[in-house]
Amino acid sequence: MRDIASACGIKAPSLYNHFADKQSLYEATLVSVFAGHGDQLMSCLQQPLPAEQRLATFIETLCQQLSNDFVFRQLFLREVIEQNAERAQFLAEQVMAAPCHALHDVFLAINPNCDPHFLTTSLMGLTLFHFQINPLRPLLPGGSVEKQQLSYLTQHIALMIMASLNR
Amino acid sequence: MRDIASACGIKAPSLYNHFADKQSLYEATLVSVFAGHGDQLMSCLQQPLPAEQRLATFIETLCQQLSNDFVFRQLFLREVIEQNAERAQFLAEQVMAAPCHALHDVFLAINPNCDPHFLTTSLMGLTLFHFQINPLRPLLPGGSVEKQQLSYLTQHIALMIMASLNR
DNA sequence: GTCTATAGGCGGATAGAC
DNA sequence: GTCTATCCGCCTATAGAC
Repeated sequence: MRDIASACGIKAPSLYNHFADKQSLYEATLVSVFAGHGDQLMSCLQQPLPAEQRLATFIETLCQQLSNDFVFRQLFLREVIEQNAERAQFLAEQVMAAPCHALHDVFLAINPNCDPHFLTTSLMGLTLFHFQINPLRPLLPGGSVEKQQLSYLTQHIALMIMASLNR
Repeated sequence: MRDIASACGIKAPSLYNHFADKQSLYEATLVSVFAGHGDQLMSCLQQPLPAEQRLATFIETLCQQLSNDFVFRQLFLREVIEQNAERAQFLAEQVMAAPCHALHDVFLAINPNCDPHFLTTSLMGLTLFHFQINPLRPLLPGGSVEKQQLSYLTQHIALMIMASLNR
């Protein structure tokens, strides 16, 4: 709370004029960070383009978001680890449901026999993990600086999803 | 420290007769938990079987480990989030390097033109995430109890890796 | 090796002046 | 709305008896 206040140019007790307690401040941050990204992802899927192209821009946008926004990635993973029942339900129903449904429609448009739920969660896992371990990548066997690049990872994740989707 | 001591049937200060401080205890836990799983994964890859079969049993074993051992999964994800440089280097070089190299050999035996590093990190991301979000799955669109099952997830993750490997 | 007692520090939150 | 001063509880770690 002291660090946050300092970043705002005020003292810690002044924060309590804006938020009831630390939890409220955290939850407001969560909503604020996730809402913007969710809206942007939704708009990718609603453009008047072929399903394959909408999927491609969706994956590209998601990769850009997770690559560029450290806070978004860290908050997302933090919630995945903590497994707080109340916040999990809020995130699933109020934040993720809409983009997930839209993404399912795109998956089914490309291949009506696919498993959209599995593909969606796979895409989340792949993107989150690949960008999160980028700092560790050069230390791992076969890792290199090129394989940290946004363009490289975006392309290979997209190919992996497509390979699974068209199977 | 109090909780850990309590679980051992002693009081918190007594822990300091076994570990220098909290950090040492945590690192010893990390080594203990990861070593066992790493050894088991290595042995999967060293059996006298065709590469495809060794890969299949590796994926199956990894899925079992992450599904059954909550502590292993939580510790793994925690380290991925924290990004502590010193511990990351230790994990990459002392724990993950050997199984990764062995897994690379198997991937290359199946398809010499594949990207073993990308496939390896993809497999880590897929398995970690899929089992971690299992509690959340019924709340997500298209999620159901069947899609939480170890056998279902193992099979679909294996198919996804194979589809990408044989592309 | 384990205990009790306690030091020392940190972090969330409140009181009350301005 | 912001500040200073401060409370209170929790946590790691140590001292020293047994």
